[in-house]
Amino acid sequence: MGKYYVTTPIYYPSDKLHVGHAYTTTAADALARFHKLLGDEVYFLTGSDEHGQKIQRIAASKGIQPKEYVDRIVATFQDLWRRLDIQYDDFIRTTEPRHQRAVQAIFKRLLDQGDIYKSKYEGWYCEPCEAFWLERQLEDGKCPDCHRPVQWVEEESYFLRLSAYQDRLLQHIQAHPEFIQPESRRNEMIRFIEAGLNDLSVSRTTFDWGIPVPGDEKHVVYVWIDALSNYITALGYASADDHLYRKFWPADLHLVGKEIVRFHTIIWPIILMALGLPLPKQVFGHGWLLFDAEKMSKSRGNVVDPVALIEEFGPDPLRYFLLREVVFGQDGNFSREALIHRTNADLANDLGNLLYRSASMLERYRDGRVPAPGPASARDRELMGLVGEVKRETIACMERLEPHNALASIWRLIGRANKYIDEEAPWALQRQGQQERLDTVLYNLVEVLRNVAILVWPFIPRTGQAIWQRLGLPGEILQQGLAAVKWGLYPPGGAVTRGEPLFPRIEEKENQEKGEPYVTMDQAVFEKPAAAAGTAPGATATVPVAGAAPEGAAAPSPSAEPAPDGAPLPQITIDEFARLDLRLATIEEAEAIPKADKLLRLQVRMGPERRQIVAGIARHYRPEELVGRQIVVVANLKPARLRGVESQGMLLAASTPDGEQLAILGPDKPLPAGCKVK
RNA sequence: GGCGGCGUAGCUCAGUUGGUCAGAGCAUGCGGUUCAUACCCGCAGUGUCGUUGGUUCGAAUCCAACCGCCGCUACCA
Repeated sequence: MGKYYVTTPIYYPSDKLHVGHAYTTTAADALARFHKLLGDEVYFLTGSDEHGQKIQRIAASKGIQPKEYVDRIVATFQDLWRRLDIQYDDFIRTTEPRHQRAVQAIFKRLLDQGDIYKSKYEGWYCEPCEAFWLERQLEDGKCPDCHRPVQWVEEESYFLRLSAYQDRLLQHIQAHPEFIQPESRRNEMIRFIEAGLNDLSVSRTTFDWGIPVPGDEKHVVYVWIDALSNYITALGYASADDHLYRKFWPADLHLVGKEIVRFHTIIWPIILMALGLPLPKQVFGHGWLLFDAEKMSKSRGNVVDPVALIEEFGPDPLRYFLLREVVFGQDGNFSREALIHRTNADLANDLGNLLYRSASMLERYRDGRVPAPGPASARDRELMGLVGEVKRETIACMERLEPHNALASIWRLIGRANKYIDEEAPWALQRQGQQERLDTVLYNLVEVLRNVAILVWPFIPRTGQAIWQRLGLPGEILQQGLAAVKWGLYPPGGAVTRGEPLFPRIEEKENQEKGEPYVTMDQAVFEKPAAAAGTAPGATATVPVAGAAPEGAAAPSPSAEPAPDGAPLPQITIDEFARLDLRLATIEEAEAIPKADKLLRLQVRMGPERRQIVAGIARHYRPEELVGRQIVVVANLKPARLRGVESQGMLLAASTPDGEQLAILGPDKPLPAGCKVK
């Protein structure tokens, strides 16, 4: 019996939440509830990360204040959690004064002690290449890539000294194998750190929807310190009342999606080390839910709305599916068919029907009154023993963060009880007048169900409580605790009511669709970190920790680091623009390049000339759909070899900062290939 | 390209340190039962354990190569 502090990421209110968010939060809720049953003092935190340029932009586009916008969206978050029966202890919003004050205190302290320093994001910048270079990397003072002139760029930013803590962090990770889980994520992080950490830009001047940097209000605190620190600011760290902090920190578990493991196992621990605070005991990166693209979306908005699912199926079928179907830590598939199948097979047939048939016999044979049991047979004792065994297994599984296995174990007991009915055949006992044996069997069934109700409650609380009430038991399961999972506690004489089936069977569709390509849902947290991680450009000899600005407002580290998409560039003259030879071209052939997941080889016609161009658009276009299209090509770009394939020019395309969406540019009506673009 | 991992019944996957390890669930087929939501219970499978070579008395389990897939990273004109 101890304390248990579990957190989810704080979600970004740029849009409604999808099933992926519900997955994380449901798992955290199940863990929190389970530890409550264990008798731990539990604190379960979730919340919202509400600052950043993206929010500012969305609000502006709607003509409202950012705060007004996030208030609206966050209300939908909280509504979803209510519908899912998420029992959190606190919901932290980064726009709350309690959080802002604490973040400023944290920032100031790190600044005062030198872990944060003000510097410039500066370097030699090659516009065409959108790349930063170190002095020594330049060739003849020019871009080593394209040999064009570079320019000196600088912008002010605050930096956190990740580099200073790299060794300590590595030692901690190596000394605590449980710190990062699953194992594969841990290994990835170790390798990442070993490659070397760059100091991290932790402020922005390019937008102002954020917490001002104390003493330098041109800057706002960027997402890293703003969002990650919620795990302690919510507990009152650095405030007048920090009793929760003292009681619950360090966290027992930060539950996160695998795409943000890096931020939670590198940046966050280093912030804590710099503050002299203990590190969380464990960061667990669970897998993603993959969606059937075809079923779920017509175009790209493949969002599965959890509210709609809950309205259709109820919270418990969704919770059960999420926790049972997917191996925690690995990716899993979500589909409507699978959800329906799980609900029918496990919930309706096995569990729901067990209650229904048991209650039915009690009503029929004993007027709904639970009789006192007679002497136990060998089979009875086996059933009793299984309760204890399943209880032990369930506890062990939950300690290992394997809710899917915990549920599988509980269902062993349910299955055994169904079989027990068959073996004992109460209807035969009734016919034969074996009343004492019938009493015993009926009592045993009730007793299994009572134990199951408790065991199942952390996962599907509404169902657990419903069974409890059907069995005529008073009070709340929460008050029972796992101590009540023990044979023989049902008081004979109780009144059981059959009622309606717990889970009506859902019509399964005849036409089962084959496995269409699945699309990964981005479990956006902290301003789309998944995309950030994927696109973080590393300078030649450096490895940025999280250099990419998820929302396109990056201030990279002081050394060489390419500019991310969306960063404002210095002005140029019309003459400089005129140096670009942009041409219209017609795609005549297109094919994938082997072993290059993003590259396509295009043969394009530009007037009399035909060229080969390599383009990084394979994730967005199929070769066959490109043939015949007209595109814009930078015709005077120095040729380069990509994956050994020569590219004689560059195709123009627009893409979102996260790289998830990309569109090729072309003329809005056909023109002869080779036309000049200006 | 670098690093890491994975490829086991139709599907999803278990298989510690090599010797009942060839398994579970789902799906399928057959049988039973009637308390029950066409439910529940029983039985039956099928598998060259990715491929090819090694080590060994013996390998799904160790080694090598190859094929395919995935993750991180890089690249992404």
